[in-house]
Amino acid sequence: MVKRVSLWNAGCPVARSLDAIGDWWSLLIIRDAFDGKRRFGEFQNGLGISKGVLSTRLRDLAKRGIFETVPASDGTAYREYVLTPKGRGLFPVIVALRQWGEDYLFADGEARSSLVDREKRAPVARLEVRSADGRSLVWSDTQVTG
Amino acid sequence: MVKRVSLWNAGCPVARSLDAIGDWWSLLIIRDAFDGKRRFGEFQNGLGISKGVLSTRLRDLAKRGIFETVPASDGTAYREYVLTPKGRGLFPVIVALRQWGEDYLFADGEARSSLVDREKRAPVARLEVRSADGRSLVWSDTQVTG
DNA sequence: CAGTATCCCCCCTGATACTG
DNA sequence: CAGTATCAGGGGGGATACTG
Repeated sequence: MVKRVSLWNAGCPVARSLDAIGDWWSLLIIRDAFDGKRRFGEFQNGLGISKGVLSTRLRDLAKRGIFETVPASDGTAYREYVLTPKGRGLFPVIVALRQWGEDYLFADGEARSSLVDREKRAPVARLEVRSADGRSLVWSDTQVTG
Repeated sequence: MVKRVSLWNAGCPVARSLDAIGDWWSLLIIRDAFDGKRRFGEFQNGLGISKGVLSTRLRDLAKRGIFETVPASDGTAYREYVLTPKGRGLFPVIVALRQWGEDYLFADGEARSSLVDREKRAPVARLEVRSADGRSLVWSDTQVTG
């Protein structure tokens, strides 16, 4: 999000990714999008983000080709925000973040999903990272939200 | 990094993860740590971050159990910062970020690794995300940096 | 409901200087 | 080299009000 110093030109893919979505809100918005949210209000209510900030983020993310806007599916005059293929490409990032959080940030037995209805539509996925020799480094179940 | 509004208590693992490492510098510092950097100066030179900010970040990350400090290996009176198991657990996050950046943020033929020596020690890994039915959603080679 | 426009303030960030 | 302390500025973020 264009901090004072941008590492965009560093040529490091990690830095560039962070430049695009490495701020507090963007990944949370994208997470909600993966969870099926499409409307301005849905994002706003779920996140408790102010309208101004959400508006800016959505526009910025659209400019970067992560979201695209489409006419509202219910016939109203509003827009809906849906992930582009590039945006959906962030799925592994969300999954990795979620997995780490589950593994290291919760006390045993603590509830893990107050934000969304787990039954609904959150994609279920398994993430794996292997070293060059094929040895599995990570392997576990996960869901995007909750 | 304790923004005004913390979603820590939301119970969403993604939000908690972001609360812990979701700021501009933390993941870059962690990326460098995966690349073998251990000293204050190594981080500072590589990132172009100010001393004050780096100092704060390092202390904060240590407080969160992501880094631990050990006596300098060269006998000097300084500390070195090494990732804890919890910190190393962020490997998939870095990998996912890197993969996405490579896939969507570079023009064809553009150089991808000005920050580090690819030959050296950057861990090579493959990341995979599968849907519940075992269908592979993502599969490609990657390195942490550069 | 879906935004946009304003205002204001906090604090993150960077620069500089100082200590061991 | 490895930090800590202090200071100044700038922009992100929230709140509120307003429009269609």
